[in-house]
Amino acid sequence: MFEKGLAYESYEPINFCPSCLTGLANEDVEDGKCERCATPVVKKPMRQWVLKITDYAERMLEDLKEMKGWPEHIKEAQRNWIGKSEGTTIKFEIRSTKSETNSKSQIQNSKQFIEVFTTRIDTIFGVTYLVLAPEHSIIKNLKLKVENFDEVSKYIEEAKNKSELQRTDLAKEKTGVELKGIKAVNPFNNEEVPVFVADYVLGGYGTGAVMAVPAHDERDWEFAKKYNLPVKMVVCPNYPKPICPVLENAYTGEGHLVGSGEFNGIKSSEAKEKMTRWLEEKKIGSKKINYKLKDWVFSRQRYWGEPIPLIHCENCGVVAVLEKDLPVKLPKVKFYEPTDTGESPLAKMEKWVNVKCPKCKGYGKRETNTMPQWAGSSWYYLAYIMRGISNFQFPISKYKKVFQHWLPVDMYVGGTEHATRHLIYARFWHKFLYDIGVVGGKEPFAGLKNQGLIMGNDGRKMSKRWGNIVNPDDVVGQFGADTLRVYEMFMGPFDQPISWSTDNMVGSRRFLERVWKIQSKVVKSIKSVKLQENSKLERLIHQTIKKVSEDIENFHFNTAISALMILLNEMEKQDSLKIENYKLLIKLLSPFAPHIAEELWFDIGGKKSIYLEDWPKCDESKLQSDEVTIVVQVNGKVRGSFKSVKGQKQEEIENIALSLPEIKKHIGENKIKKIIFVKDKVVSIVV
RNA sequence: GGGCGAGUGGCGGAAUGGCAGACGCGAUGGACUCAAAAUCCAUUGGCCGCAAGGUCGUGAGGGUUCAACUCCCUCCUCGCCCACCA
Repeated sequence: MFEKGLAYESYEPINFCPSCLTGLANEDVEDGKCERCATPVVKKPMRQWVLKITDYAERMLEDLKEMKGWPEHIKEAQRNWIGKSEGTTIKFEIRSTKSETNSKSQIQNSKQFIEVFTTRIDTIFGVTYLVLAPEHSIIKNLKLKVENFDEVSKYIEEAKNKSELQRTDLAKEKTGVELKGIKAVNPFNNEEVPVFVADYVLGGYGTGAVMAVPAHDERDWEFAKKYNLPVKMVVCPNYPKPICPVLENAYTGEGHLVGSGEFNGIKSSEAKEKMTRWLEEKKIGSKKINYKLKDWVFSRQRYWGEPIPLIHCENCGVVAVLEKDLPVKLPKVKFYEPTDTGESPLAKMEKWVNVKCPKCKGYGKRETNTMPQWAGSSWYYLAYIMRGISNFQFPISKYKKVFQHWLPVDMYVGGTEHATRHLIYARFWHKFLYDIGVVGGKEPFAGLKNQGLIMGNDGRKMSKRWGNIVNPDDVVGQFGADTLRVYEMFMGPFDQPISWSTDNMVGSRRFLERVWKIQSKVVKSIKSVKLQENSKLERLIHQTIKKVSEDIENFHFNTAISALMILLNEMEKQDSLKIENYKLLIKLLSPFAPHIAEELWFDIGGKKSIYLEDWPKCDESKLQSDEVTIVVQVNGKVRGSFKSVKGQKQEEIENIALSLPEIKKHIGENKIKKIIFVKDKVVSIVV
C-alpha cells in the first residue's frame, strides 16, 4: 500500500489513551473511553501511518449492490458508515468591518474565502450566519481582522481540551463565539452575515465549515435560538399558498423556494441544480461528494502487533522493506513497557531498530509503530489457505492460483458488531489485493450470516460488570463438549440473541445419553422387527433426513436437533432397531455431536471415520403416507377432523365431512352458503 | 434523533395463510428403591365443567380472508448498532 501511495504519514491530533500511552483509532474508543482500560481518551497530535481507505469508498458502496449473500441490515450499516452525501461546495468572501484606513494598512490585497459544504444549496437565501469548526485552519490567518481574537482563541483552546467523552455528553448544549470584525458575503444576494466558531461543527468532515440556515436545519435552529440570530424561511412546504406556516422549529423537508430572488417558486431539487450551475460558472463553488468514512489510522504505539515494514533512511526518506525480508518479526524481549515519549516500546530496542537502508545501504531505522489488531483479521481467511499450502512465503502473489480456487469464502459467520469495522477493513484489503492481481475476485465473502449474541442468565450482555459470564471450559468440564455444542445449536434460532441457561443443558445431555443407550436395541437381522412399525419408522427416518439436511443449509439448527429428538423418541418405542437405521441417526447427529458420533460409529462396527461417510440421502418416495388428516371447519372454527386416503376428490371428502355428527351439530338448521376445499388438508363450511 | 431486529405457556422456543404451543426445560402424579439420586411411564396454556364438551388465547387496537402468530394500517414495549456528518 505504501508503494501504491495508499499509506501516508499524518501528524494530526488523534485519540490518545493516557493510561496505555498509545494512540488509538476511533474504533478503539468506546463512549470516549479506551476500549482496553476504560480510561477517557484525549486528543494528541502524533505521527501516525494512515491508510487511504477513502479511495475505496465509492467501490465499497457500489459493490454492495451485487452482494446477494449478505444480510440487508449489514449492508445498510455499511452504507451508513461510508455515509455518502452529494452536495455543493460554495465560497463565501470574507469582508472586514473595520474602517477603511485601518484595514488598508493591515490587510493583504488577496481576498480570503470560507468554503462550506452543503447538501441543501436550495436554502442558500436562508443563510443567516456561518460556522467554522474550532480546528479550522483559516482562523489563525484571520488574527489581524478579528477584534476579539483572544476570546476566540480561548474558546478554541477549551474545545481542544474537551475529551471525546465531554464532547459527546455536551452534544445537546451548543456553544460558540462570534468572530467580531469580519463578515461573510453570500454570493447569491451579497448579504453580509456574521461568522462564528462553534464545536458543533466537525473539523474532520466536509470543509470544516458550514453555512447556517436556522429555518431549515435543526442544529442551526438550536444555535440561532440560543444566540438570538435571525431565522429566514426560504423553502415552503405548501407552496403556492401565499402564507407559509410560522416556524416553531426547523423545517428540514423540501418544497418550493420563497424569498430567494430569481429562484422563487421552483422546487428544491431543481433549485439545487440551477444554483450549483450558477456557482460553477462564477467559479466559486461546485458539485461535491463527501463521505463520512475517514482514512484508517493504522499505527499503534504498542509492542504487540505486526511491525509496519518500513525503514526511515536519512538519505532516501521512507523506504519499504524488501519482499525477501518479509515478514518483519518482533524482537524477542522480556519487557515491553510503554515509553514515556509516546513512541512505541519498540523504539527503545536499538538492536532491532537500527538497520541498513534497503536502497542506499546507509544508516536506517525501522518504523516502530505496529499495526492495529484489525490488520490480522483483514486477511486471515487468506492465511488459512496459505497455511494449507506452505508456511507463509512471500511474495503473496505466489498463491494466486490457490486463492482463485478457494475464494471467495462461501459462508462467513460472525457477529453484527463487525459490520462497520472488521468487515469494512477486510473488504478494503481484498479490493487492494484484487487491484494488484493477487486475488481474482472483488469481494472476500460471498455469504454472510450473523449469529445471535448469547446473553447472560439474566438476559443482559455477558460482562464482568454484571458477573454473568459463563466460562465454556467449566461447562465442557461439567457436561462435555458435545452437550455444549448440541445445546448451543438447540437453544434458539441461530441469528437471534438468547439468554444462556445452564439448567436447560441437561436436556441436551439426556438426549445424547439416550442416543447412546438405544445401542442395546440394535440388531443385525430384520426378522424380529414388526413390519407395520417398520414402514412408519422408515417414513419418519426419511422425513428426518430431509428436515435435518434442509435445516442445516438454512442455518435452522435448533429445529434440526428437534427433528433428531423426534426420531429418537420414535426409535426408543421400538423393541429392536435395524443397524442401518441406527447408523443413519448417528450420521445425522455427527455435525452437532462429533465426538460421540465418531465413538458410536466405531462401537457398532465402523472401520473408518464417520466423517468419511456420505451424507444420508432422502428417498422422496418414502416420505409421504397414503393417509392424510382432513380438518373440517364450520364458519372458520375447527369442529372436527377425519382420516382419509391421500388425493381424494372434493365431492367425496365433502360428503364425509358433512356426515360427521359433530359437524352436523354445528351446522344445525343453517343453510350452507359455501364450501371451501383445500386438497388433502381442509374442508371449510360457511353457513 | 436515525437505522435494524424482536414481542407466542412458568421458561427457551416451534408453526410464514389451513388443528397455535412441535422439541426441550421446569412442574405434578405414578413405577423402581429401605430411602434418595438417576431412569422409565402419564399429565401439563387460561377459564367454566364430575364429565362429554364449551370458551378465551400469539404485545394493544383496527382491517383483509371461509380461515391470520403469519398479510395490511395505527400504536406500545424491549434489544442491538450508529449518532451534531451540514
